[in-house]
Amino acid sequence: MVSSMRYNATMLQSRLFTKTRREGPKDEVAKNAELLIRAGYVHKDMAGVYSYLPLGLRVFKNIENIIREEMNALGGQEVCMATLQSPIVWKATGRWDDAVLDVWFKTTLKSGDEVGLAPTHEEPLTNIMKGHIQSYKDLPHYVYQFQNKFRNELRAKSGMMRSREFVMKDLYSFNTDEASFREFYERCASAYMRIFTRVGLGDKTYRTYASGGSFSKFSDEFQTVCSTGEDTIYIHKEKRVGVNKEVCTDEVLSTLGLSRGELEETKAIEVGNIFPLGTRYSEALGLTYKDVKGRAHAPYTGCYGIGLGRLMGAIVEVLSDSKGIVWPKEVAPFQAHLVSVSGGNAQVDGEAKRLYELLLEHGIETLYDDRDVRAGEKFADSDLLGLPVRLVVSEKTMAEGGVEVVLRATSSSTLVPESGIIQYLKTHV
RNA sequence: CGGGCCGUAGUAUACCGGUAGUACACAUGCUUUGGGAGCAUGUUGACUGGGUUCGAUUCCCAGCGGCCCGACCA
Repeated sequence: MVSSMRYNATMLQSRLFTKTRREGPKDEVAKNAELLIRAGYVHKDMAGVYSYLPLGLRVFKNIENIIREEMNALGGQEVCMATLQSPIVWKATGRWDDAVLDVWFKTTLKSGDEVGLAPTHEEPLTNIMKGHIQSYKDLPHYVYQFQNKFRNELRAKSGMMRSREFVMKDLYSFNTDEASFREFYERCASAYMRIFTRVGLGDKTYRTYASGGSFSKFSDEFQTVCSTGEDTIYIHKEKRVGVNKEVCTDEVLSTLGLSRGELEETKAIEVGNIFPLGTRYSEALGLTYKDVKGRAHAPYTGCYGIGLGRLMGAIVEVLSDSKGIVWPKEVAPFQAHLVSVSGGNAQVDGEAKRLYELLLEHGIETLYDDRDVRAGEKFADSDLLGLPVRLVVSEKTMAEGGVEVVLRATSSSTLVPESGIIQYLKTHV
């Protein structure tokens, strides 16, 4: 990946088409949207609709790849389903009706026939699987995708947190029976925690018991503690579990072996949600398999979602500080921000360029601020962009025989000799 | 969907019933160069449609758009 990115213009800040803004957008209160827009990661097209710009896309792809690795490790097979939806399969499950599923965007073909924009994909995938699952020997299967979802929310809000168009990773599981479904469900829950840990939210994210909506008794949400979150949950810090306020009854608590006294109320962001679906969709759409005796059964299914934009927003919401964004290493658009403070001194620029080449040779993804602007502006932009490590080259650092290494998360600063810089980055960052 | 607030330059804002001001950005020049520099010059603006008025960016109405609270939320 690095070699193909090597000559990408987005790595030279002077060539990056996005600019940072000193001030946040008018009317935008949510910190995630304010910082992501100010720093040029995303562009807001309309309420609840965001486009990803070069830096934002790199973050997005990093998050996507983390999720993809974890889904593949579960045995997931990636697909990409259509967003345009025929009403037929949705009518079969009763979900074409706006009274049942009220977030539909619907339109018509030139012929006059109705189509919808997919708000989720249980129906079309179950329909696809009918052509590929006939026997118990064909199970289990775990199929996932990263695909746009369209939801006609009454009110888009909180920046990236509730939008009308967003990419979701949605996985659907097909098992022969409830026991094997359960086993997978738990493995997936563990994978989700690994994902949230890798994106930097592990400490604050709790597997949370929640309502199952219309089709199952319960579901598990993954809630990231955050004062600006929409949900209210009760968490048990030692046990690392939570209960959504919506379902927090005495009965539920005793089932879970929790008591009110040991729980703490907090606001949180729902960064993921996994659902047992039972045989609801397989039955409605006629997906069956034959057991060893030739009898037909509907597979046990589940669905497992993570909204990527919301996750990106949650990372910003939770980890940023007063100066800007603080990206965890695995999701940062670049590992290093090389800043030359040359004031027009060609020697300094030459040194910075050499260091840039050195970093690239060692596979360290670097954004090089080669712009001819003053130090203060570069530092302010660097703080705002939030790359994990900043490398400063200036007359001062050259006189002292090294490179200044500043960690964004802690502001700690160290002068490291250039000969040791690669080693330092590999061990400290 | 109920309620509230708000639409002025690329961005953020001010004033005003009578030629719309400031900051940043942008352009040119000079100075400056480790925390969003200084001086000079220049470019750029009233969401749309009605109404009231001699005159509306300002007041009124409607539409459109944005944010917030609530409701809603596989």
